[in-house]
Amino acid sequence: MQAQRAEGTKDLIGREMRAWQKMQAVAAEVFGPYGFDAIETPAIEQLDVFVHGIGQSTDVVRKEMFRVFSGANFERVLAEGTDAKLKAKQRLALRPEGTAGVVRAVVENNLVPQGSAPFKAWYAEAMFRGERPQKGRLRQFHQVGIEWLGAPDPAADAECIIMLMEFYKRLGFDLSKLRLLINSMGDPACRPAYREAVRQFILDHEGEMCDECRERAELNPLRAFDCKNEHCREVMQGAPLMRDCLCDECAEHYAKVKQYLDAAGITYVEDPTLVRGLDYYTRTVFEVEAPGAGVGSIGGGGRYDGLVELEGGKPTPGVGFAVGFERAMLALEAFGTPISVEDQGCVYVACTGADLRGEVFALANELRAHGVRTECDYQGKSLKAQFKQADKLGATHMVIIGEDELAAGGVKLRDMRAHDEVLLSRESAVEEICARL
RNA sequence: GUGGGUAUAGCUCAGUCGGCUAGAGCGACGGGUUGUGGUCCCGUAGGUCGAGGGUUCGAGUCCCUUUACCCACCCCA
Repeated sequence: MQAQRAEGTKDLIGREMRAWQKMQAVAAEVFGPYGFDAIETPAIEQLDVFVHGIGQSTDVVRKEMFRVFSGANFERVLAEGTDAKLKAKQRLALRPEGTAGVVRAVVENNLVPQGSAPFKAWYAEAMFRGERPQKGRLRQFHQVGIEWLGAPDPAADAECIIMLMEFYKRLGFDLSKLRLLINSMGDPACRPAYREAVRQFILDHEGEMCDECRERAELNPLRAFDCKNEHCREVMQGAPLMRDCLCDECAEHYAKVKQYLDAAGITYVEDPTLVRGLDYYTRTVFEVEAPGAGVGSIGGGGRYDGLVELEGGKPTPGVGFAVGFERAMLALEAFGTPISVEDQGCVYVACTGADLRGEVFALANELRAHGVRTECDYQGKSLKAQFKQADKLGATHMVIIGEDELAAGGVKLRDMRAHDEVLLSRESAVEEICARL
């Protein structure tokens, strides 16, 4: 049986790896000016970090999280079943999203002490969810995201969205082809009452809704807005909207966010039914869709003012977003503007016979010491074959070492695009080549 | 977790009603007078037909099992 990768995982090779690296480079360039530094948190956390942070009732926690056990603890769980008493540090999970882990790090390292400036960080990491893979959906996928802790100002919400759209633009998106949806989900002052109102609404229309929505009424009533069942959608059209139930503070916050977005010239669509599937969101939520690309949303985020407390820290506001790497790439391709990952050229050093192999070895090493990407033959190919290989490797220049050249005291340099050849003295060859690249 | 589809050369795929030595295009490699790439011409290599079992004189083709991948639902990035 041939070894095979785990279901829903992918190797990042060649162009795909370069695309991922490019996305990280763009992230550093776009988020840097806003004062964001890169951060990396562990891929495994204590299970409770996600359960408390993301929410017990969310699908992500209920059925999509990969649990992690040491071999010994796994044996215990197999033997004793769910009765196995594991300590908190023995109950681990692979991160299904980035926010909870960063917030945990912020709490644990006290990165937002009282009176300090906000903490700002961006990450580019693999996430893990145990779903059935399909287009734009992997079990291990990658996200670039930011987290901004300690900034209650609605300007922070707006700047997050501005950064997000700038990020898409720098990745090569035509922003007019994207749809930015925003909404406010209220806060602990107004959401519970709203949630209750929606719950009551669903119960009042119980007979007309699908089984799932009836379950949602108790578990997570707001999710009923996401139901794909056409009849449920119709019924939900009559449901109360958060926008009409916001408390004064939330209403003002939301209005300010929109004001800032307008001032920055950001195009957005208000979607009063936009409900993000993670419980920690408060007030502003947003999502970016790539209509027609067939990959759903390619990014989203929002404010999570209660999350730091849920992770055991002092009350600290937070806001952030995440962009899916694989989906963003699929969307760029669907729009006919794939991310540009230009191949890097190289210099190919060839020789006319095996007796000159040592000369190639020496020159190649010298060029590499000067930082020049240098290739040569390792298979004993003919000169003609070396030319063909150089072409495939994308060599912009070729150095030919042969009897004739050595007799004339040097090596030949060929510009592969211009088809020009010049004789260089061996002593000045490296310097000359560097100068001509 | 539920449903549908696919699996034949490195890649994309043909392969009829079960029947000769399983094909094509692209790619790879080599050559096109002894030292020069991309185009062109010629040639060469490469296949446990996903795996296991069954029916049959005979299976890439039919049946069963299994694995993987793709797509959709759910949910999400």
